[in-house]
Amino acid sequence: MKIASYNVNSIRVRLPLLLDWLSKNHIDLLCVQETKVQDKDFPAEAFEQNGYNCIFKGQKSYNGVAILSRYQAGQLHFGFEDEPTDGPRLIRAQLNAITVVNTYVPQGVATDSEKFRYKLRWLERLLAFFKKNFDKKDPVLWVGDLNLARLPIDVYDPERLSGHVCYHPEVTRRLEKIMQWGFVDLFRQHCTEPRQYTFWDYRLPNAVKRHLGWRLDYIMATKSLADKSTNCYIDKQPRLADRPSDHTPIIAELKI
DNA sequence: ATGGTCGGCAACCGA
Repeated sequence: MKIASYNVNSIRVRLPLLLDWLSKNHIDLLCVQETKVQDKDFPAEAFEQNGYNCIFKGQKSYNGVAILSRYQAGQLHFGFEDEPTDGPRLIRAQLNAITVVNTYVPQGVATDSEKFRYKLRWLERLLAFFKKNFDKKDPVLWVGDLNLARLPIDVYDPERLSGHVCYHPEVTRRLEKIMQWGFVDLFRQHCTEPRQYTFWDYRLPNAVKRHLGWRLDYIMATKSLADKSTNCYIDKQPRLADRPSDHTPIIAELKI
């Protein structure tokens, strides 16, 4: 089973490229973020014609998450139970005997912004959500654009960028609490190399060539699932060709 | 050089 996560920055613009990439990489389950489309305009037919079931929750202009998979979905939940308005940032689905949680964590804008407080609260609510709904022995995949670099090797200049909203002690501390609850970072289980990024800011000239990147996209698994993981890697083609997204996909392979 | 460029959507906001 091949699982992937990709922040598409508009699923409608990325549609032809995405369909091509899905088939060439034999992806069974793709978690998508920043679809930037209302549900009534989601291009579900195009994916269905290629054998993928679509689960999605979006809104006008911003955010939006989707799960495209070769499996029939069981129970679905959108957003946190107590805050369904966060639907365009969190989808939980029962797929192939696994629970998949696809998240698009708030970016945070600036540390003095109310949106940064929202990001910190959001990560706290996510931990409460996992604790309330699952046992750490359950087969759970937590996938998505987490808008944070976990370790110093996950960002191009850890000294200078420490304190940035995506690499801030208050943020990484909250992530580690979620990890401690019961998640394994599948990429780091298979690869300890530095400079392995999934995001390059396209406002910086030649960011990919200059290795000015961040690892912001993750596939996390509870221990029982992580033990079945045979590989996890970042897509070879940075930014997927001529119409770039800031992000590139991350892929995990599981023996199930 | 706190810049730069995308995408949505129709003026700027978010990243």
